[in-house]
Amino acid sequence: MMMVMTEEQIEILRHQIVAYTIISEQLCEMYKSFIVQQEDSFGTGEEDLYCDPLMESEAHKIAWRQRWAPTPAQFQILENLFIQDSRTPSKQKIKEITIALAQHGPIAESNVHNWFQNRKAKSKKKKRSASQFTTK
Amino acid sequence: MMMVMTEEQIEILRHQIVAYTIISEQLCEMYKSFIVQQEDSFGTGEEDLYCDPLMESEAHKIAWRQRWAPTPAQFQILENLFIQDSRTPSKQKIKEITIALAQHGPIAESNVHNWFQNRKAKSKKKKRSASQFTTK
DNA sequence: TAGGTATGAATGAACG
DNA sequence: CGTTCATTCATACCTA
Repeated sequence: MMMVMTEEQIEILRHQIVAYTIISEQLCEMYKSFIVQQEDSFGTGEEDLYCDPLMESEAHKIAWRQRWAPTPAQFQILENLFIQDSRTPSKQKIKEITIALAQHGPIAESNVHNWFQNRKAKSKKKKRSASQFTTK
Repeated sequence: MMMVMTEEQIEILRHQIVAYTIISEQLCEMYKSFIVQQEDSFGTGEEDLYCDPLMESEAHKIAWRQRWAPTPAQFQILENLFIQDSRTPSKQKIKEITIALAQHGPIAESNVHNWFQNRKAKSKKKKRSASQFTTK
């Protein structure tokens, strides 16, 4: 993709860059202040563990909270549950599991749900790569 | 300036930030490459020279994807439609929406249908998590 | 510092 | 429609 541009077009591009840069910065500022307000007003519960995957760019960096990760105790319990039954637990089960795991560290129901989903995907992936050896 | 925002609005803001950040970065990239090209003059582009810079760069991004994902422009339009009426549109409506969105990137009617289905599920899920027990 | 891996989370698509 | 699956993304962590 090769292009030829006039000085005028370049100039337009410059203005677009400036405009979007300002917009980005302002949006980031607004977003940050809203997050602060959210924490002030109701900063408890599972939202605390939520971590945004928002991308960072040169000029606009936002400090994000770390994402949830199971403590060793939580991990053992989850692994044991998974070995017993690899299916994703029901909503009620997830509630119970979450309550149990909360004794070993901060956790939310969505964390449990995601963990089982990802754990299942991981075991499937492992199985796939294992069967590749047999027939290549 | 104190404002009260819903989770939903925060979410939209997040996507706007992402969109504008991408736009800014890609505009910068394009600008740099245009500067270079000015010096070694021209090759002939097989593509339209001066379409919307956003569209062009997004189109390239999309070309790499395996599954459909809305471009920032498409996302904004869809979000606006959803806010106006969160019900899944009729087949005829979906046709119209698809045609409109096609101007901002490749898309199929099924994509629109699925998007509305998933969007509704997402908002419901969000509402549920608000009523969860909170033990900080 | 630059790649590679593991994994929590987000989401398009599909199933029942 | 609600739920599940498959894929992708972003970050943390590791290694050279």
